Amino acid sequence: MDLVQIYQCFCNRTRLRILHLLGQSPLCVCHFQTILGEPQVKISKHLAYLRERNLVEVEREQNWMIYSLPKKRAPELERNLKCLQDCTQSDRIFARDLKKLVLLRKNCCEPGALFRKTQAR
Amino acid sequence: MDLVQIYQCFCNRTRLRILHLLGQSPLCVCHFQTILGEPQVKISKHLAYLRERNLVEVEREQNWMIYSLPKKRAPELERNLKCLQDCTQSDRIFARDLKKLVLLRKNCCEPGALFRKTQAR
DNA sequence: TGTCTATATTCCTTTACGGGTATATTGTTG
DNA sequence: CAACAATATACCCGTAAAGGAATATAGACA
Repeated sequence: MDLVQIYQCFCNRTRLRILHLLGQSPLCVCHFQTILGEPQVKISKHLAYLRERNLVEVEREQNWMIYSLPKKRAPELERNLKCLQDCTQSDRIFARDLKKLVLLRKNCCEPGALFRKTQAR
Repeated sequence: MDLVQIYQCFCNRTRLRILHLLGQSPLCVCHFQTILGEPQVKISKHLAYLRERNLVEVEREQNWMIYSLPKKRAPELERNLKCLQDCTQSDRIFARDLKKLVLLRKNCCEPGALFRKTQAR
């Protein structure tokens, strides 16, 4: 996996927030919308960008598309995802995203496949 | 220091090679030219890009401009520079750059300020 | 002062990105 | 099959990035 490509995926705030959240659990598009507070198109396009570069994987669950970090990750990717998690610890926005994710977990029961597995860190 | 900005600096191969080399020691523009085999304009412009975003510092030594990683680095930057060094271990191009740097160190005596200090890993 | 060396900057062109609006696709359910 | 929900894609626009060619700058030195 190409290092430059990894950083290209990382170099946009929306994508970075998406990847950060995926470090916690797989999520579907509407959850990203809720948590990030960004329009559907924007989310969807960034997810497509990440998908094309193999930074995320998708799985359909009825009407929902569930995005997750790839099950198998190149060492460079793994390292950088870890580094990202470390770097986001102290950041306001990322922390707020995490909080919102926790709330979602509690209050949201659909789609069923969500929050089954936890990955990365 | 903004994470996104760090990744924006990282997301170009030339800049990544520059940062990787600076992990070893400060260097001047002509050395980057030699090691990377890229034209002066290209190197110079990427260095300007990095300089404007505080990813590198410059110091003049007579006719030479000596670039180095900042003496004081934000934790995010420090982490990512470390991660970069880890990720480049296994890569052909980065390894070749390092070899060339070692050769340069042996055969090059100007400018005098070079190779004094070694930083970051 | 003129010349040389090392480096920076300007100008130009092409291409990729980022975001918005509108529309399409796919699966679900009545 | 129609209507709906979730998501994706097409199209458009403005802007930033990347690279090349030519030119400018700044210090060293004769």
